[in-house]
Amino acid sequence: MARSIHVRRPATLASLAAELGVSRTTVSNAYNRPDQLSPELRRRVLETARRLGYPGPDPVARSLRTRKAGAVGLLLTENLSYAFRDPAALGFLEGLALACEGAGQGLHLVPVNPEREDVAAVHRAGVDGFVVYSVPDDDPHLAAVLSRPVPTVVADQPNVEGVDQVGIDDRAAITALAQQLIDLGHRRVGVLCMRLSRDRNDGFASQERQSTAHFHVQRARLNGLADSFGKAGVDWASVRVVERFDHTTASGASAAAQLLDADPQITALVCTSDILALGALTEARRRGLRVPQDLTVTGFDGIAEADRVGLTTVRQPVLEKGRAAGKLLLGAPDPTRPRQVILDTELVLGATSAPPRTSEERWFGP
Amino acid sequence: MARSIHVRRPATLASLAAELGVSRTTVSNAYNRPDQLSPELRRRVLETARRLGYPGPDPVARSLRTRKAGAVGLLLTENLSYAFRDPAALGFLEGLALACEGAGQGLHLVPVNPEREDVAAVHRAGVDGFVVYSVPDDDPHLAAVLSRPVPTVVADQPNVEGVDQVGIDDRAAITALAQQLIDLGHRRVGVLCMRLSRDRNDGFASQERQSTAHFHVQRARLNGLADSFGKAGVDWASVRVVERFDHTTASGASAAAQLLDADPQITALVCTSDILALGALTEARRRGLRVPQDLTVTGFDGIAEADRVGLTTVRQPVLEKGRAAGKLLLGAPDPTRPRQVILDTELVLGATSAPPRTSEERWFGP
DNA sequence: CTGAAAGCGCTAACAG
DNA sequence: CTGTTAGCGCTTTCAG
Repeated sequence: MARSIHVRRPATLASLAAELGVSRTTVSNAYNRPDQLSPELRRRVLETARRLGYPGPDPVARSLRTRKAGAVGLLLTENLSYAFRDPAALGFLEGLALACEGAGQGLHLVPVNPEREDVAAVHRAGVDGFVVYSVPDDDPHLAAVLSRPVPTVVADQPNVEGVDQVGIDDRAAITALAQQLIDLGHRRVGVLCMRLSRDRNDGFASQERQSTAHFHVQRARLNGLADSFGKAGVDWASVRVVERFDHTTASGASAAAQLLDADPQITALVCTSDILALGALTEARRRGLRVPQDLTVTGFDGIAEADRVGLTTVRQPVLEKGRAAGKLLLGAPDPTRPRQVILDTELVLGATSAPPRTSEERWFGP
Repeated sequence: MARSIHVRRPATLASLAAELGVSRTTVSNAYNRPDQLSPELRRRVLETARRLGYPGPDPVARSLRTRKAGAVGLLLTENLSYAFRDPAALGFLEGLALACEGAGQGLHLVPVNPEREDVAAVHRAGVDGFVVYSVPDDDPHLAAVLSRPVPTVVADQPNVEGVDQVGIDDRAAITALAQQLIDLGHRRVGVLCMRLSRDRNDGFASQERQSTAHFHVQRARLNGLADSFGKAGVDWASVRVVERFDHTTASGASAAAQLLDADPQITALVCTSDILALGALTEARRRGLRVPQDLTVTGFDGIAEADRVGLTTVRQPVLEKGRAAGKLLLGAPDPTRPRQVILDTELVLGATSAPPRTSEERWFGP
C-alpha cells in the first residue's frame, strides 16, 4: 500500500477556486452542499482537488467559522491513563463514547496532570462542551471548564449550581446497605473510603475531615453510614474510617490491615468502592479470616469483578451514567433550569456478608 | 458552589482591548507572553477580562492562527466503545494516553461507525496528527487519515509505505509458539482467528481467504503457522481455520465448538488472541475435555486474564506499544525515511499446553 | 513595552 | 446555480 506524497499544506480552498476559475463558495459547496452545484462542476472541483493535493476544508478553520468543533471534552480528575484502569470509570467512558458515536461527535480527552495545576489544557481544548467526571469541588480544572462559554455536564460530583448533572442518590444507596448490615447484627464496623480531598491522607479520617470532604460522593456515603449506624445506637465517633488516596486493591488491602490492627473486634468492613473491597478481601484471606463467617466485607459500584467473587455491594449503572451525560450534553439544553438525571442503584446481596460471630464463636469456633 | 452566569460569547480579545484602550497585541500578550508587558498592566487586563466575562483566547481561533490543535487523533476500526472492552486495545490506549499526557496533548477519539462508511468525522477532527490502531488495509477511514496533511503513525496494521509504524514481529512470535506445539508432538491442530476482512465471515476460512486477508496481523500469524506446521510435515490444506467477526469470548467458544465438531481428533486449538482462547477454554470445559490433558489451547497477546488462568500464549507489550506510538507521533519526524518500532514478544508457557494424548489414551484413559 | 497591519482558511448571507 | 462581501477570533512580525 502506497501513500501519495503531499506537499506541506499547499492548496487551500481559495487556491483551488483560483485554479478552477470559480468562487470559493462554489468549492466550499462542492464539499458541504453537493446539491448547490451541478454534478459536473462538482466532479471537476473534486478532481482538481485531488490533482492539487487539496485535502478538503481545514477542520480548524471550519470550526472557527461555524463555531462548532464537533467534539466533546472529557475532564477526569485522575491521569488519563487511570481512567483506563478503573472499571467504573471505564464503564462511564464507554457509555459516553457510545453517546458521542451516536451523535458523530469526537471525544476529546483533556490531558490533566493532577499533580501540577496546569489548567492550560482546558483552555486549549477545541470542544463544543465538557463532561466532567467525578472531581473535587475545588478542582481548578473544573473552574477552568466552567469559565468557558460552552455547555457542561457534571457526572457524580461536585454539585455545581446551575449546571446539568447526572449521578445517583449516594445517600439512599448507602443507607440501604447500612440497614442491611444493621439488620444482620453488625455494630462494630470499620470503614474504608477513597480520597476525601486533593491532599494525600493515607490513614484515619477524623470526623471533621469526613464532613468537610471535597468529594461529595464520599461525604454522602460516610454521612449516610453515620446516620444509619447512629440510629442503630452506634456512636459514630468511635467508628474508625480509613482513607486512601490511591484507588487500588493494594490500597484496600492496606487500609483493611490498618483497620483490623487497630480493632480486631471489627465484624464488618464497609468499603466505599468495590476496588477497595477486593483489596480488603485479599487482606482478610491473608490473615486467615473467613469471609463472611469471620468478617463481612461490602463494596460499592457493582463492577464485573465484584460480581464474579460474589461481593455484597451496591450496583450503579455506570455505562448508563456515561450515556446519560453524553445525551444531556448533546441534547438541547433547558435554558430555564439545570437538568438532573438520578439513576437507580441496586443493593446486591452477595456472599461476603453474614451475621457477625458472637464472641464465643470467635474464640471457640462455631 | 455557584457559577457565574455567562452571556453568549460576548467578549472577545478585540472587545477587551477596546474596553481597555490598548491594542489586541497587548491583551494577547497578557495571556501568552506575560513577560512582554508590565505586571501592572497585565493585572488590569486580566481583571477587566474577569469583569467582562472574557474566558480567554478562543482555542479554535488560536489553533487556526498557530496551526496547532494541541490534540492527537486516534482512529480505531471498531466502535469506540469496543476499545473499552478489549484488554489489549485498552492497554494500547493507556500507553498512548500516557504519552499524550506527558506532552500536554489531548487525545481525540474519532467517532467511527464501522457499519457506515462515514469518513466525515476524520475530516472534521481538529488534530495535529493521527494514530491509527489496527485497521484493515482497505479501511476508508485510514485513507481519509492519510489524505490529511498531518503526521500519522500506524499501530499493528496495516503496513503503509512511507508511514511511521509500531508493532511486533507477528511471524516470529507465532513461529515460536508453533514450534513449541510441534515439539510437544501436536500434528492435528485447529485454528481460531479474528476477522480477516471487513465482510463478516463466521465460519471456516479457505486458504485463499487466509492469504488474502486484509488484516496483515492475522495473515502473518496464519502464514507463520502454515509454514511451521508445513515444515513439520502437516499439510496446511487439511488444517481447519475458523474465523470470527466479533472479537469476544463467546466467539471463541462457538469457534472452538465448530472446530471440535468438525474434527474431534484435534489435539490443539491455536487461537490468534487470548480472548478467543478464553472462549475456547470455556467450550472445552463444557465438553468435559480436560486442558491440557485432552486438549491444548493457546492464545496471543498476554492479557491479564490469560495470565490469571495460566494460558499458554505470546505476550506482547501493549502498553509500551501505545506509548511508542504516541512518542513517534509527538517526536520529531524523520523526513528522510519512515520510522519503525518493533517491540519484543515473549512466549509464555502456561498450563494449557501439553503433549497430545495417544489414541489409546484417548479411548482408554491414561 | 506597545500598536498597526496582515492574515490563518473557511462559511454564510445575499444578490445576481 | 454562482459570485461578492464580510467576517469567525486570534497571533505575529515589525516598527515605534
